Amino acid sequence: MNIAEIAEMAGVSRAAVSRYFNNGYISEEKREAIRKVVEETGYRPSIQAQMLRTKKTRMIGVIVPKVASASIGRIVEGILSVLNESGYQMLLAVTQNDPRKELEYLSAFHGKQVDGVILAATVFTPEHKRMLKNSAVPVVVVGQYLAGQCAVYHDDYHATYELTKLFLEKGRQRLGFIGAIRQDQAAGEDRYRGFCDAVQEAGHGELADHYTIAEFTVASGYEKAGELMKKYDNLDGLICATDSMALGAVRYLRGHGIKVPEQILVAGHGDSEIARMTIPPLITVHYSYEKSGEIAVQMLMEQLGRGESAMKEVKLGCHIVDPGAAS
Amino acid sequence: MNIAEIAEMAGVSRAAVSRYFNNGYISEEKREAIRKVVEETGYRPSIQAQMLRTKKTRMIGVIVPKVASASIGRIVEGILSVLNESGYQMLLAVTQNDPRKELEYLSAFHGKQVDGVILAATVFTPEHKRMLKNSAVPVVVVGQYLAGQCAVYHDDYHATYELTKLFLEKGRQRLGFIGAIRQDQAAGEDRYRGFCDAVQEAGHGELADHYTIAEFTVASGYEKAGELMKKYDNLDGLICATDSMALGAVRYLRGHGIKVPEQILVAGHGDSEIARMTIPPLITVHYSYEKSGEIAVQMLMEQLGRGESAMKEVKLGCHIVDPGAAS
DNA sequence: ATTGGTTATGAAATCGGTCGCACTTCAATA
DNA sequence: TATTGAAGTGCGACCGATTTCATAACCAAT
Repeated sequence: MNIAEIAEMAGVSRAAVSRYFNNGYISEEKREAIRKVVEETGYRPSIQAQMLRTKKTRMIGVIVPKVASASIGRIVEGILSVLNESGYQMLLAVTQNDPRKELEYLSAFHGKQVDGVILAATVFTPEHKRMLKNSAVPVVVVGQYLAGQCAVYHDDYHATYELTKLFLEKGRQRLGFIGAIRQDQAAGEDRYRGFCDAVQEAGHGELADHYTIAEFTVASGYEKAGELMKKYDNLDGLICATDSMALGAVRYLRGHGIKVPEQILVAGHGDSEIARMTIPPLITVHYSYEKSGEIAVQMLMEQLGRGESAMKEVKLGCHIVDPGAAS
Repeated sequence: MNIAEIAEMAGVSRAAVSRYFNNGYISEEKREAIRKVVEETGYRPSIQAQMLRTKKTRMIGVIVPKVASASIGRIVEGILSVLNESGYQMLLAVTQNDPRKELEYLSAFHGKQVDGVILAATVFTPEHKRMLKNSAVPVVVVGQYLAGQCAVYHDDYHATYELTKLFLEKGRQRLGFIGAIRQDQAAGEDRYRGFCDAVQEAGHGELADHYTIAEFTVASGYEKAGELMKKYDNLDGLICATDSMALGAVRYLRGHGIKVPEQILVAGHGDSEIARMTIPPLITVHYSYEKSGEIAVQMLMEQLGRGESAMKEVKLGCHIVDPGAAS
């Protein structure tokens, strides 16, 4: 079934059939004749042929480090919800945190395979930036700020800053911090800086040293909490860069006879389901992950429509979730 | 940059350039000449044109109910890991548990947009089956058995059967069960049947009534545990169809002064990260989600290669994870 | 009567590849 | 020496749509 056969069956030209599907000029009679034939045959225009001819794929590429993760999963769902309203499809690539794969997919995608790209990376190398600069298709970065690029991200700095101030207000004076690698701009660098600045302002600059780096897992949080406790045994508050780390920390502390939150108050980031698993639930920071995915798509769509996007960056606010505050 | 320009620059025919990229006969000199031009220009064949001509898209469509879920996320990662080894791309569609969307995507995909489809549905309607029957492209169902279809799934029945027997062996005599909707073949029907048969064989058929249905959330598990406890107040064991439900149940029980696991032993299914969150960790069942994704792709690839697949169904075993067994 | 704008139409070019086919060359086999 | 066949080559058709263009019909305004 191709357009020529349909045209012949309906007694019109191929162009007329094309117009039928693309809202071109067409008389009522022909429209009806074509409609009938299309219905009978179940004909659908070949997407591949359309892509070739129009040079639009109606697909966007999404590159993420992993997908079996609460935060990224939610970003992807946000992306998809807006995307298929617009009749676009999503080509998903997972890099497993391998920067080489990231570049590989980026180049594959911007070789006109898709109309646009959404990139959720963690660490940006100069190579990344170069590639983004001369990309043939628009790219939106999600999850962190990147100079000169369209990006949607959260205000990680202020989130952790406020969280730390909250701890201080609650009278916790001896804070510790379990962070992510500093190359990770959002989860690593910004959150730690928020912590540092808050303790600094409160006149407790020395607390910035109560700091260690963990991976994004419960096990790593457990281990690093142990290391931190051995070094600084009189902590009364612990802020972690992610909920998983925080969970691991709680397990370590309780496993070693330390009362949480009475002796040590613990907080994470992410407002994930697991943050609500402890009793009482963790203090955490809520991120609008779905929203950031949705906005990323909107920015992309704007660029696909007109040449330029009105928004170049969108910074989303976070809010602290403190289950104890209700009581 | 198209193949004709490259051919001209290299002083060869278009066909030669095509052969260069597709390992056809080509002399060493021409190969070198083309290689040079390709390198200089950075030329890459148009994927759209290739698709149109060869009628192969090198994409497979994946339809899932949601993506921000531990189990499905892991299936998707399994799929992707095998997929891009084979140089295929993944088109991801999320249905949000809407059977209408499921059919919509199925029809969009099998309208030759992709070379194959992997479908992770929950509930199969007759409409689904009809659509699968006359699909233009091969489909592999993942997560549940479906007569006459290529499928990869877990042995849910025996998993819950064994789990229930374990509870009985541990001396738990008054069991309850929180299940999923029965239309969900794997998580709903099979797991409940495993429970029923196990208690039946143990001469406790009446326990099959200690049964209620919850949704796939912690909140629903919490609520339904409450309902169950009010109806049957002397339970000493509770088996839940998923870890989320089990977590909710634990929270309810502990929130009402019931000791877990001393008074009531609780188990879930899924071996998810959250199952390890409670102290002590939940009893749960390990599913090889990544593996099922990988196998689904392999089955698809076999069908894409030769016409038929050797494997028509693959049933994966599960094993019980009992953290208490170590002590 | 002429001009001009809008609607309607199909022939033909185009997008950028692959593939069937016919042809040549040259070494191996009978 | 004749025959085979594998390697190497390019022409031209083809995949299935969209889009330009030339043309025509129709109606209103000059």
